[in-house]
Amino acid sequence: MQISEVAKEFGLTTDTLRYYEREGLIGPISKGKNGIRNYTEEDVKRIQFVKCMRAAGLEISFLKRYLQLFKGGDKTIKERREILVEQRKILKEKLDAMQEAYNRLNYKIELYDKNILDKNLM
Amino acid sequence: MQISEVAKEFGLTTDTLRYYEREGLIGPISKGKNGIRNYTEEDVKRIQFVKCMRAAGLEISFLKRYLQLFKGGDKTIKERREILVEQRKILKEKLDAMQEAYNRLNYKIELYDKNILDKNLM
DNA sequence: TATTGACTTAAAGTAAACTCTAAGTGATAT
DNA sequence: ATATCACTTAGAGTTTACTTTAAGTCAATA
Repeated sequence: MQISEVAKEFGLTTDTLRYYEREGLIGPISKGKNGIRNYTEEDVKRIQFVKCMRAAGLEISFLKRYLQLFKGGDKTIKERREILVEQRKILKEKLDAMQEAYNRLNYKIELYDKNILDKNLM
Repeated sequence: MQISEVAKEFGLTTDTLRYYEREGLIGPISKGKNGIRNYTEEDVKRIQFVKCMRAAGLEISFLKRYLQLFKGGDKTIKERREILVEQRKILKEKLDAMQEAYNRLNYKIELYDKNILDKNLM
């Protein structure tokens, strides 16, 4: 699979894909004799994972670390699990904060709908 | 209330509070003859709202716009409602993406716990 | 009285995550 | 054969949201 196809599939730019590779979140992607990247099914699955985690706000540095550990083999399993748990905790906290904001926005919109705006409460 | 007290109450720095004011998300905060800010209950409520929305990732530019509209009075009610609905939609999409990532992390951690790691699926 | 601590300003600096630019290669369509 | 298009690289530039710096005021305490 070529870079533009992968980019299209995931709604990323080719710049972003090369950037992720440069940063070590994915790949290195193997290249043909012309130097053009050829993405395997494996690579695509990884990108899907990265896309999902980035969409949730997980940091590049975490994804980079995770791939490094993965490449380190079985001896890194314990640490990999630990950082997953850590990221899950961070994500949970963000989720809760966002749920709170969502509820608040909902409530505010309801007030607008019912025309019961308190002028003192933006 | 002084800036440091407000900062402490919301876990923000005084720098951030002045920055928010400069950007027009809050205030302008009235100042004593010595030039020192004195935050009213009103101001504090606004900061609470801003804090909540920022924690959910809503952009500074939206919060700024919203305050501007609010200051514009009743004739801005329609537009205010519209941008709230728009932000709610954006927030909902992020929430869903985050929930998906959360579920995925959970599943992955389960696999680690059960020692059934597929070496091909980072 | 001197120094400590909280406050003030404008403006420069930083971090994260892209995004764009410039210069170039190589295959294909006219 | 020449132009177009997708690809390549290294490196510079951009955006968002702060954060720090430098220089200064003012009140209170040792």
